[in-house]
Amino acid sequence: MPYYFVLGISGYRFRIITSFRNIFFECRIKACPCKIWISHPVVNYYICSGNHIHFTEMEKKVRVRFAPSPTGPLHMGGVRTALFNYLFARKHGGDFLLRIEDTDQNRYVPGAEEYIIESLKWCGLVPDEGVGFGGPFGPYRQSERKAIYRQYADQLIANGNAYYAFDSAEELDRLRREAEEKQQVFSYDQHTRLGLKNSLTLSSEEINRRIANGDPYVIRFKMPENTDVTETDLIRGSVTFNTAQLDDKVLFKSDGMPTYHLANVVDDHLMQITHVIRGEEWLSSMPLHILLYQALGWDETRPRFAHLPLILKPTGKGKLSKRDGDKMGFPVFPLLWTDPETGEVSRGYREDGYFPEAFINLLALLGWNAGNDQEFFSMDELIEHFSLDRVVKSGARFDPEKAKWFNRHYLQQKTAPELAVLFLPILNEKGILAPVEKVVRVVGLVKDRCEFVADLWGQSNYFFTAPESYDETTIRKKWKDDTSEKLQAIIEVFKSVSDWQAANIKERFSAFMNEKEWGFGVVMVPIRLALVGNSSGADLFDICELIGKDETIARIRKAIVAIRV
RNA sequence: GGCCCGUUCGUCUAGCGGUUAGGACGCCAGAUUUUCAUUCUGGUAGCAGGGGUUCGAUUCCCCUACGGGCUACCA
Repeated sequence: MPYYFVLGISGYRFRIITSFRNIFFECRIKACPCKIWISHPVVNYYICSGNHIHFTEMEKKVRVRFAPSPTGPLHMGGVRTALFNYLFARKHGGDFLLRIEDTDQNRYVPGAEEYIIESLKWCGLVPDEGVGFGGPFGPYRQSERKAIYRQYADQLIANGNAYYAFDSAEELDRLRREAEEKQQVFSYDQHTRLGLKNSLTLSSEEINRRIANGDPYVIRFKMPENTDVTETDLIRGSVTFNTAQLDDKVLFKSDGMPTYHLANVVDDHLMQITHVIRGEEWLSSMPLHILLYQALGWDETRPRFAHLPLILKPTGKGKLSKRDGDKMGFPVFPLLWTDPETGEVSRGYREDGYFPEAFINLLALLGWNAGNDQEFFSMDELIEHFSLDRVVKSGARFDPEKAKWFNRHYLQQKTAPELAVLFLPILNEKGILAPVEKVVRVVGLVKDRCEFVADLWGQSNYFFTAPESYDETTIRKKWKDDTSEKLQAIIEVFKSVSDWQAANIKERFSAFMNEKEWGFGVVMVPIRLALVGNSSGADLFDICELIGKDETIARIRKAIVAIRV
C-alpha cells in the first residue's frame, strides 16, 4: 500500500509519496549547492551548506494515458491531446498508454480503433502500453475489462456512496419534458432523488424483489450534499465546484456496463495513472471523478488533472467539427476516413500531403508555446521544452493558412532527391516516365514554390509535357506583330548551340540579343509562353536544357503557328 | 436557464505592476528576379467595456458583455 509523509524542514514542506512498486528520486531543490547525500531506505535527504536538512520529493513514475472512444475517426483535437500526453510522459521519463473506452456498445464504429492506432503511429506517438501494444496492466480495452467494474459499483453501494435506481428511461424522459415545458431543467440529483424510484426511497423488500425479478436498474452516484470540491488543475489553477449543482450520475448501466465515469476512474487507478491530461470538455466532470476516487478510498494516490483548451473553428462559433473541414477546404482528421455506414469520405492530413512532423508541429503550437519566438520544433525539441504550465487556457481558433505554412517549411527542409522519391509515384500516375536524375533536377528547381509534394506537378508539368494552350493575357501583353519573326531568329541561335547546357544557351542567347539590341523582356516572355504556356516557371534556360534542344525548338515552332495576333 | 472555464493585432501567441505592448501566419508596399514564385526589407493591425486597489494598471480584485464547455443508462 502506498503511504506518505508530510515533512516541514527549513521552511520547505514536502509531501513524500511513494509506493513500493514505482519509485524514482528527483531532487527538486535546484538552488541548493549541497553536495552531501545521505541515503535512507525510504526518504532521501541531504544537508546543504547552511546545515539545513532538505528532503527530496519522491514521486511515482509518471504514467499518462490517451483514452479515446472508438466512435469514429480521431479528430485533430484528439491527436493533440495524445501529443501532449506523449510529450509529458517522455519529458518525465514516464509511460504513455493507449486505452480504448468502448463502454457504449451502441456507438461503436468498426474500424475506428484501427484508425486511432494507425493515426498515432503516423504521428510518431507510439504508446508504451495499450491496445495493440501490450503491457502489464491489460487488457486495455474497457469492453474486455467488463468483469472488473461491477465490484467497485457494489463497493460504493455498500459504503453508501451509490444507490440502485429503477426509474425507466421513459419515465426520466417524461420528467425532463415536463420540466422543459415549465422552463425548468430536470436533474436526477440530491434535490429530486427522494421523489424517485431508487434504493433510497424503496423498502429493502421491494428492492430485493425487483432485483430478484430481473427488473432493469442502474447504479447512481450519491452526490454529497452542498460541499465544495476544489482542485488545482495543472493548467487552469484552482477550480471549485459545489456538489449542490451536480447530479447523481449513472455509474453502472442496466446493460451491465459501467459508464465512462466509473470505468475511467477505476482504470486510471488500476493502471496507476499519475496525470490525467484531457480536453476541457471534461472539466465539468472533474469533481465527480475526484469524489469517486475519495469514495473508493483512493484519494491519496489519485492522479492530478490538466484540462486542455479546445480547438475552435477557423471562423464562426463553436469547436472545430468535421463539417468545417469539408466547407473550408482543410482536413480535420489525421488520416483519410471512409464512414462504414454512409460511405462518406473525409480527407486526412496524411493524404492531403502533410508531413507528420509538420502536423505535429502545428498541433503542438495550438495552445502551447515554449515562451520564446521559436516556431519550429522537432519531436525531440518538443519533449525537451514541453511543460503543462505553458499550455494556454483559452480555446484556439485553428488557422488552415498557418498549417500550410508549417508544411511548406518542412518541405523546404527536404532535399531534392528526397522529394523526388515522393514525386515519382505522382509522375507515374500521370503516365510520365522520366529519368530519376531529371526528376531530381526538376524538383530542385521548383520546390521552393511548393507547399505540398502534390504541388510539384503543377509547378513542373511543363518539364514533362508541352503546353496545350497559351495564357491569353500574356499573349495580349507580350506577343507583338514581330514576335514570330524574332522567335524564328532565336530558333536559329538555339540550333547553333552545340553543348546544350543552361549556361551555354544563356551565353549565346545574350550575345545575340546584345548584337540585335533587342530588349530581353520582348523576347523572353514569348519564349517562356511557348515553353511553359504562361508567364511563370523556373529559369528559362534551365527549362531549355532539361526539356532538350529538339523539344525547345519544337515548342517554339508550335507556338508560332498556334499564336497569331 | 444553471454550473464551470476563458477574453492581447483578422488568426496563433509573448507579457506574469512601470515595455516605443514583442514574435509568427495572413495582408499591403518596396528591393531582387527577363516572367511567376521564392528570398530580403519595411508597413498594417491588438490589451472587450465599466468600476475599484495602487504613485502607476494589459498585468491584481469586482461587475457587465461576449465566447467556450458541461448540463444522457454518450464518451
